[in-house]
Amino acid sequence: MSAQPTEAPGAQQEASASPHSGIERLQGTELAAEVEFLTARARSLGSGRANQLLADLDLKVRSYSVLSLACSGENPSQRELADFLSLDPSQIVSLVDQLEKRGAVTREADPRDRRSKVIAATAAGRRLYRAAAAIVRESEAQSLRRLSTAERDTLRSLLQRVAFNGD
Amino acid sequence: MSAQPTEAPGAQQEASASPHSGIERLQGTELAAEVEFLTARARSLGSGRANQLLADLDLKVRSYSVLSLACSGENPSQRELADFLSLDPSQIVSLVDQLEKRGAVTREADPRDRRSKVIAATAAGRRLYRAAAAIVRESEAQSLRRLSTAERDTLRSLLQRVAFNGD
DNA sequence: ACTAATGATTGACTTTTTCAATGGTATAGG
DNA sequence: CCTATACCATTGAAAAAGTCAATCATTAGT
Repeated sequence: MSAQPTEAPGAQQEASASPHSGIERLQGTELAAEVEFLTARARSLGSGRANQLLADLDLKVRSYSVLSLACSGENPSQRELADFLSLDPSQIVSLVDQLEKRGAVTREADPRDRRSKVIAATAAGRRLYRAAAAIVRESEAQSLRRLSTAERDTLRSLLQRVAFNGD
Repeated sequence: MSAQPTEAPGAQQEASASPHSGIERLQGTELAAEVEFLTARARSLGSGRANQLLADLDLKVRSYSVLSLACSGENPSQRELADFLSLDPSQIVSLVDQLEKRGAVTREADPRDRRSKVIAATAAGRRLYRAAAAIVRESEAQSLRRLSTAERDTLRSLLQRVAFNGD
C-alpha cells in the first residue's frame, strides 16, 4: 500500500463502493488548493457519473447540453452553441447531426441570416430532454450531496461569475 | 419563439475587450444553472488560459500538476498520481516519462513495495515548478478576477468538498 | 459593386481517453 | 513453503475529443 507506517484509524474499506485510494495524503498539497485543479477534478468526477447514467438514453453530457439548449426556447444558432459550450463549430456540426438523425432536433435556416442555422427541439426531443434532465439532476445531486441547499446555490452563483467573467 | 428583433441583429463589434458572442441570451437557460455545466465551462476557460501561459515553460496543466505533486514532499506513487488527478495510469507513465527525460523528476523504486515507483522532483524540477506556479497563480487570478478574496476562499472550499466527496 | 468578414461544413491531423494484455511483485491461505 | 489472487507500472491499440485550415454561401462595410 502507501508509504504510511501508521494504519489508518478507521480502516473502513468494505461497507460500500468507496475505493478511497491513497488520495487523502495529497489533499494538503499546494495543488489541492488550486481552484483550477479542483474544478478539473470536480468536472471529471461529475461528467463521468453523468455520462454513465445518460448512457441509458444513448446520450452523453455533450449531446445532452445541445439538446437542452435546443429545448430552451432561445433558438440558438450553431455558432452560439459553440461559443456557449466552449466547443469548436465543427464539433457542433456532428453533435447536431446525431441529434437530428435521431429526430430530436431540427436545423432551420434563420430568415434573418441565411448563413446561420437555428437549432430547435422536436416533440420527441423535448420528451427525451425531460427524461435526460431528470437523470442529470440526480447525477448532480450525487455530486453535490455533501453540500447544503444554500451551499449549492452559493457554488452555482460563484461558478456562474467565473464561467461568464466576460473575458 | 418570441425572442425578437430588439437585440440589434447587426451585432456589435466591440473591437478590443469583449468578444461577447451571442452568449448572454443563453445564460438564463436551465443548462446555465447546472453546476455540472458551469464547472465544465469554467474549467475549459481556465485550463485554456493556463495552458497558453505555461507554454512558455513547455508545460501544460497536466504536466504541471504532476510536477507540483512531485514537489509536494509527499512522494506520491504513480498510482496515487493517477487517482488524484483522475487520469489513467498509462497517462501518468507518459507524463512522468516526459518530465523525467527533462530532468525535472525521478522515479525511485519504493523500498516498501518494489512494484510501485515514487516520483520526486529534482533541484531543476523544483526551480521549474516555482516558475510554473507563479504563472498558474497569475492565470488563476485572471480566472477569478471577478471574485473577492473571501469569495475565492468560499469557492475553493466548496469545490474541495465536491472534488473529494468520498464517492 | 467590391472587398472583407461570418456561419456552417468538410477533411486532415493531433491529443486525450479508454482498454486489454504483460511482467514483476506483494499478500493471503493452505 | 507454495500457490492463487491482486496490484503496480508499462505497452500498445483503438475510440473519442480537440484543433486547424479550406470552402461555399451569405452578409456587412465602404
